[in-house]
Amino acid sequence: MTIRTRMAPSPTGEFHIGSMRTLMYNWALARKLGGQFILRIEDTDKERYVEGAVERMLLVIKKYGFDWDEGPQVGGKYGPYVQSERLDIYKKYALELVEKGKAYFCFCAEERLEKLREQQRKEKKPVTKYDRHCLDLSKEGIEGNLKGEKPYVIRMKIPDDEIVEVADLILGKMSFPSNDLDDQILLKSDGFPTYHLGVVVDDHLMEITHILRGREWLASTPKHVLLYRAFGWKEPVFAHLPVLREVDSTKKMSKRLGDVAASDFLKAGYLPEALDNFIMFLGWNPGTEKEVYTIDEFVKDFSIEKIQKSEMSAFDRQKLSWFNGLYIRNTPLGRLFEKIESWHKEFGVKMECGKFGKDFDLKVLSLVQERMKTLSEFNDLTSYFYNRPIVNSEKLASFSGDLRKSKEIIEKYLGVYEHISEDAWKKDDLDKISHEKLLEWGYKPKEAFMTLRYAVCGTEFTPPLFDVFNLIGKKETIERLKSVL
RNA sequence: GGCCCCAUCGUCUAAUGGUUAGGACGACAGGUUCUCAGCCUGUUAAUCCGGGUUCAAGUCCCGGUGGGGUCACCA
Repeated sequence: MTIRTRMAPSPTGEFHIGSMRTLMYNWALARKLGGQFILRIEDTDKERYVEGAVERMLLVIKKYGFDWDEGPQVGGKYGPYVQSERLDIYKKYALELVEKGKAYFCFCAEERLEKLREQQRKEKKPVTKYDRHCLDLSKEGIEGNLKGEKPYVIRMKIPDDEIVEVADLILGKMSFPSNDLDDQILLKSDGFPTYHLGVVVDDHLMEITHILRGREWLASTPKHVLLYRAFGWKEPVFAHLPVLREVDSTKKMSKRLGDVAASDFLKAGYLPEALDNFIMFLGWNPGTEKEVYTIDEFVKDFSIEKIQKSEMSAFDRQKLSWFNGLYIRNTPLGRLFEKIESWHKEFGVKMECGKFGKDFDLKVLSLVQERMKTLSEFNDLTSYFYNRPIVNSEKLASFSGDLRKSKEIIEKYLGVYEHISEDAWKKDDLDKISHEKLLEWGYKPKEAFMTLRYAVCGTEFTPPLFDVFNLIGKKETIERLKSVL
């Protein structure tokens, strides 16, 4: 038997970074075991449908480096892979269950159900459940209602007094009393299936063998198990993954605390490789001290046994930032520059570089590479290489203590630098002579060099000073120093 | 509230019943004789509580406590 896994997102918004983690695990399991990974779109909620969400979802999944063997755009023999195109299938199976006495028509209006729940809550009932008002309708009654085109749903008939055993690969065996389960609606009055019917039918029809999904689905797993049994189908293997949480919160990740959509992180300038490396550890680890992983290495080392049992996994943005810096530093200069260029192009941000040629840009990048945490920082970190900075005299004075002294420092160095030949305008030479003069004039290294740095760059944070001077060139360096005076 | 699940440094986590409870991020300190970043070195800091079982418990059992998930014609 070959392994078949799937990811089944809903186009109700942007694809969440946590969903990407879940997708990654499903994908990796299929890749590792030589099976297939299927992508299925669960668009059964017409109310919450977001225009264009499917296309954006597929795109971002690809950008993170994943593909699918069957699903939208690639097809497959179990299609269609979009639930809204499979409505007749769900209806057929729902009716089959009615036929078998495992489900029933319900004509209750939503207002009645709402009242019922309210009443049950008031009575402090342990669970709110449908009261099976329509369970024993006569055949004639049902037919009359259907003929009169009264809206209906099809409900699952949960068996009484049963203990439903659920085997989870991560959590082990669990049992749920069936009496706590509601007679779940399977087919909605608009003819669409609910999630519960949709997944079970499709996972069966598409021959899914392993279901790795978020922990929030654990509580509805007994319903799914019951459905498999009602149909007489073989159950897949379940594994419920930790959900993602903010570091400072015990609650699920939320937009209010930062980015949550997979695409947001790309936009913020994170590399897919770094993101993948980061999210693979959200609920899994190899049990060794290795933590820098390529996707291929992950596929090799991934196993369900190593997935954590804990409920939640914290999304540590600081660690993500560290990973990203690491990947940026490890990317060869030329490739990194390409990535920076395509990031700017993709997100419509103008690059300030380019006017002095590609060689110059690469030299600039080599100086700031290890300072970059995200691709989006490139402009900010390098603007003074391309444009004259704005120099604030109060700030300029701050490094030596007073403005006159700062100007004196600049004048003196200007006098020295003007006499250095273009040939000798090299990092080491500049460094040597600048230090010699420092001793001669009796300045502290910090006051002199910070003054020069700020005068030329307009910022106090730069790569080593003489690397910068060397790259900017004699003429421009001197002109900048003069203009400050 | 019912049901179900979980519990190790601030964070992510490792540890066939036997280790000085390990690593990484963060923070802090020192070094790299100009800043920032990077790099190197070091420091900090954890088994929720209470009972058992055992020669031996982070690990097994029971009970608390805490946290979470879920109880829709949403997924």
